[in-house]
Amino acid sequence: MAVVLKGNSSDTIATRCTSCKVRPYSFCRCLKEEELRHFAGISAEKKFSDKQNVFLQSDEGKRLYNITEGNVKIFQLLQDGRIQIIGFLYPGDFFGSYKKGKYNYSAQAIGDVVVCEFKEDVLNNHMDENPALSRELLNMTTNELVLAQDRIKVLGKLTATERVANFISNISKQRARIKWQDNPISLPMSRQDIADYLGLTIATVSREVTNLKISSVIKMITTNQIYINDKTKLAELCN
Amino acid sequence: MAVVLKGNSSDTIATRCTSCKVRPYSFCRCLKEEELRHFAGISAEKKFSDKQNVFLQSDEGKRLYNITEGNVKIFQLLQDGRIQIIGFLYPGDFFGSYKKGKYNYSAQAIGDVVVCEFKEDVLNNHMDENPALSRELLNMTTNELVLAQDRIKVLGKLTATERVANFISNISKQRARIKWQDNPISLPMSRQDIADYLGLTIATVSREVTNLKISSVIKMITTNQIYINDKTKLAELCN
DNA sequence: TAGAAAAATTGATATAGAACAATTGTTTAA
DNA sequence: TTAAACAATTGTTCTATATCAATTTTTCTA
Repeated sequence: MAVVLKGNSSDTIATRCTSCKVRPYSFCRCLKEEELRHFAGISAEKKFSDKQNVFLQSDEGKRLYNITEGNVKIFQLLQDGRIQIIGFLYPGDFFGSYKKGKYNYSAQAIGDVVVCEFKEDVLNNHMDENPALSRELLNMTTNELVLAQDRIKVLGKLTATERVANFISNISKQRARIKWQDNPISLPMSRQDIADYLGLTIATVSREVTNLKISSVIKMITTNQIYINDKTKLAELCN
Repeated sequence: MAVVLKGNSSDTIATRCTSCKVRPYSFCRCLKEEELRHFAGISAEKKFSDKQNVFLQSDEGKRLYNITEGNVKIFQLLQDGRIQIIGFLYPGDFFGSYKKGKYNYSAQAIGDVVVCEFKEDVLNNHMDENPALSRELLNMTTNELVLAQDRIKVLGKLTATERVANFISNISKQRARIKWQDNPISLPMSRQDIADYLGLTIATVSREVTNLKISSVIKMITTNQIYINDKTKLAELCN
């Protein structure tokens, strides 16, 4: 399955973290240079390819991950096979579990993914020595909570049109936040994934995208590449 | 509006925190006795009555709250008046905002409520001096995030029957967690609130409750008091 | 580069839950 | 204690989105 790329030789480690492109958006941005060197020693780089599971909800949850490259979906499965995608995660995002050895979701790679893996107890010890780390994790978790609460509103009250408009708008904003191109945007996930994320069916998502095309709010470059013609109109559709 | 009950006389403060009934379930449980005395000095007790707003989403968000008595609903309002209740909060729960002076929701008292109010910057300073505090807040925020993610699943994938069953089951579990009677349970919120929480209408909630009565899973003591006849059946209906 | 497989779109129909409305039950206040 | 106001239930109809199904488009693979 996943491949550990680098061992603990301190040279490689120092290089890996020092040159890390997502550090400005990751929780490790709170670390000073010398702390970073030590910190790097407690993490391992791992790669996953499309549809590989990083972990399952049923796994013993003892590990934490930070995405350095690619996209990950986190989801919950119901007994009867229904799936709800909790979130799509992007470079710099942090996921896993830091409590009671239990994951609250499964995590799967969308396309090629590179992550930093941490052991829960080691990271916890590190927090004791470095209070800035728990402060930073508190900040990031608070941000995640805000996003989750906004999603509660989307799933509880918005129409299909509003959900899809919101989705496209948010992806664009997310890209801007990590200083990536925010228009056109490419969607790494399938229509099925979008449906499972928005609490809709694949057919409804497809129809709504078609409607946005017809009303010239967006233009499709490829099936997975969207150019936003009219940001104002899109914002109005969001709710 | 809200009434500040007690000033900063150190005697009263020491009494208030030392005798606080919700401390075992609140973030302040991480504080030692002498820290608690100092900590009490930076908080103020406030009371709210039914339907009073603790704050609005549009307010400048500079305050944090811990519930010592009663229940609070937090919610988002859409432009056109649609409302989504993000959560119902109970004694020991923490809410407000600890970032960038912005609330992500409005908060309103359900019945009589007593809270501890903190100023954001003061609490932040306290975290610098007391790392255990940010660890504890990280723990609590992580718990909230887990609850929010479960709600995403409920709103994204569950049927009306499943949502209502879940709701009743979770309230009962919540009561057990803070060592309160978990059967029968009394619902402090209206049917309209439940509907706005579950992404349903008042009529649908009412019909589902009736169905649970008919199938003898529950029994109504009063409109707001539910006795769970069959926990197993209820659990099965949850999904 | 063709043909197979998979994914996305589009069409037709069904249905869970909304919307609207009437009735009943429960507080509140005089 | 009564009636007025409000909240909850129940009934009827309607609609947004699901479901089922057929194309069409895109992506793989040999």
